[in-house]
Amino acid sequence: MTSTEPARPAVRPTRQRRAVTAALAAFDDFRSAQEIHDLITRQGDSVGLATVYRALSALADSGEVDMLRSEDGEAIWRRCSDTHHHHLVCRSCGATVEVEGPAVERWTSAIAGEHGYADISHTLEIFGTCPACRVS
Amino acid sequence: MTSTEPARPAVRPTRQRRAVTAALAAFDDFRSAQEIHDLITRQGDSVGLATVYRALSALADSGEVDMLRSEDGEAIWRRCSDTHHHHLVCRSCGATVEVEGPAVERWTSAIAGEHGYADISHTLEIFGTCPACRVS
DNA sequence: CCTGAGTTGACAACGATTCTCAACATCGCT
DNA sequence: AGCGATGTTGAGAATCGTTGTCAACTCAGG
Repeated sequence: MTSTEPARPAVRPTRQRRAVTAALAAFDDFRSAQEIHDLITRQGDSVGLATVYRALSALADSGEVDMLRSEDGEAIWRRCSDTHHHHLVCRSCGATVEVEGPAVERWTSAIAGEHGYADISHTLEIFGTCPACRVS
Repeated sequence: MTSTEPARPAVRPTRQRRAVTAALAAFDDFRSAQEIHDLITRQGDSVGLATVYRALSALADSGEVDMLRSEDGEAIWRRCSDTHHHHLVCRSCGATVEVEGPAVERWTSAIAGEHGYADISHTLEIFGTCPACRVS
C-alpha cells in the first residue's frame, strides 16, 4: 500500500463512448454489436464499428454491461445492474428477464470446490418462448 | 400411420463419419472442430474440414455429442452420455467433469414457468482452473 | 453393371471480431 | 491558452471459425 491511488485507469469519456452508453440505455434486451452500431448511426452519430467493440469490451470488463453468447455464438450485450445474475431470454423476440439464483451460485461453487477447481466463473442462460410470442 | 417406418434417415456410415466418431472417442474433453480434424489427419486419415463440421452437427442433432461454446464463442464438441448434464471445464487444460444438477433443472423450469416462458432450454457451464493446472 | 440418392472435398464466400497505424482528442501542467 | 504525453479513433485490411457451392464420388440394391 504505497498510496491510495486506484491505479488511475485513464479511461476518457469521449463522444464515442457516450454514444455507446446511450445506445445501450435505449435497449431493454440483448443486442449484437452491429445492432448497437446501427442504432448509433441511425441517430446521426458516427462511430466506427471497431470503436463500438472496444467500448463494449471495456464496459463489460468494468462490469457495466453483460456480454453473453447467443445460441449461434454471436456476442450480445446489454447494460446491467451490478449484481450477478442470469437471464431468461425469449428466443423469438429477445425479451429478457433478469433473474437471480442464489441457489445456483451456491451449487456451482460447491460442485467446483468438490472437484478442486478454483477461480470459478459460470454461465447460465435460459432460452424460451415468452407469453407474448406464445399466442401467435 | 401409414407404416411403421421411422422415416428412414438414410444416413450412411461412411469412412469419414467413422473417423470423426473415432476421433471423438479418443478425447475426454471438449475440442474444437479443428482439433478434431487435426487428430484425424495426424492419424493418416484424410477427411475434409467441412465434412468434419457436417458430421459433428449431425451427431449433435442426434444427441450423440454435446456442443457448447467456449468463452470466446468457438464451438467445442465432445461425445456424451445421453442424460442431460452440464460441465465443469478447466480454462487452461480443458479437462472436463460432467456434472448433473437436478436442483438447477428444477430451478430453471420454475423460473421460466413463473414468467410464462415455454419451450425452455438452458445452458449452464462452469469454467475454472483444475487442481493439476493450479499447482503450476 | 446401372442408376439414384446421399456424401464428399476443395475452395470460395461469409460474418463476426480484431489488428494496424496514422491522425486526433484529452488530460495535466505551466 | 499553449504544450507535450498518452489514450483514442476510424478505415480498412486481416483473422478465423463456419457454411455454402457444386462437380465428382460412393453405396445400395435391382
